[in-house]
Amino acid sequence: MDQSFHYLLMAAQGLFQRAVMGELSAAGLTAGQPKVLDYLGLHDGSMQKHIAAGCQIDPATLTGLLGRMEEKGLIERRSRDGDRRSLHVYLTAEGWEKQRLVRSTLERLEGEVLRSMTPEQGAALSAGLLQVCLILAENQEVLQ
Amino acid sequence: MDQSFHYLLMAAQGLFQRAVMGELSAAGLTAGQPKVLDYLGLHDGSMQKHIAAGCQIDPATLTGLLGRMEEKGLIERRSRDGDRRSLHVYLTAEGWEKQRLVRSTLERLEGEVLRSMTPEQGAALSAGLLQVCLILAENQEVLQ
DNA sequence: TACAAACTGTTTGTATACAAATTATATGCG
DNA sequence: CGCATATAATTTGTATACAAACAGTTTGTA
Repeated sequence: MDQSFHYLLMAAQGLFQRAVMGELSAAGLTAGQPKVLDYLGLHDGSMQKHIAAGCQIDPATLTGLLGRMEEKGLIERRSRDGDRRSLHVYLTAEGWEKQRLVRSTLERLEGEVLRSMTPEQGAALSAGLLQVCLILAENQEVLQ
Repeated sequence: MDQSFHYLLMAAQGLFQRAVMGELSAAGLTAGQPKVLDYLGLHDGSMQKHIAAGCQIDPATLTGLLGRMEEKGLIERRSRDGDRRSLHVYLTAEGWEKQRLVRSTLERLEGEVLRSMTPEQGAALSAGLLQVCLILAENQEVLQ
């Protein structure tokens, strides 16, 4: 492909994702699980719909993903307050363990990438990506 | 999620992909088809292994994807030279039509994004993404 | 020529991604 | 109160993503 912006974005994200899974699949994690674990590390006890919005996962996808994570003992689903529709998701002890592994792996890989450029370049890259999100989210009412 | 680089990259790519499909699904295209059509627009007659490498699609995934595209009459697979293992992929008339639609959609969306920032910011963003690809490709022997 | 090793594409099985329909529950409004 | 409407999660069906095993072909080398 040429050097079109679309291709660069797709390639960078794909390569990063594969780098992440290259480290985490050995721990038994599958592709969808790291971002949920990372989200729950900051927002333990969230409702499924908030996890879906925060991780940009479709609620229908999240149902199966959380089901597998519950089977493996990484999370628990409990209904909490008066609303019997909603489910709140909590990390188990093993879930917290994996969450720390995910966090440290992400930080290490991000560091590796950012160390390969100047702080100014890194800041410009992050700012540009944020701008892309803001522009496209306008038309899609996403990005909480 | 916080503003971590990993999250920004994932969110930007996801939003862009959804913006693309928001325009192209009405034309009957599914998620994997635009990048293949765009690639073939530049490299008609490529072998499947080159399409897989150029589009960063797993060969096993490409088998099914091209099968569906062939059923819908967008492409043809023919074996060409002496090697009876390889298959070369060609756009049909309808395939070229969809390719033009994909190209114009991508150019319009990229333009929309890039017009929301200064040329310098756009160039810094693209350069940053390329640098991410180069660093991560080293460890993965990808990105032809 | 014989044959091991490499190569191209496919199959199989599991895990997402997502649209559309469904279930159970909650809320607003007359 | 009674009921239409909205909401949270799930189910169903199709389309990727990818690892692992496989089939047919080609190549290098003795």
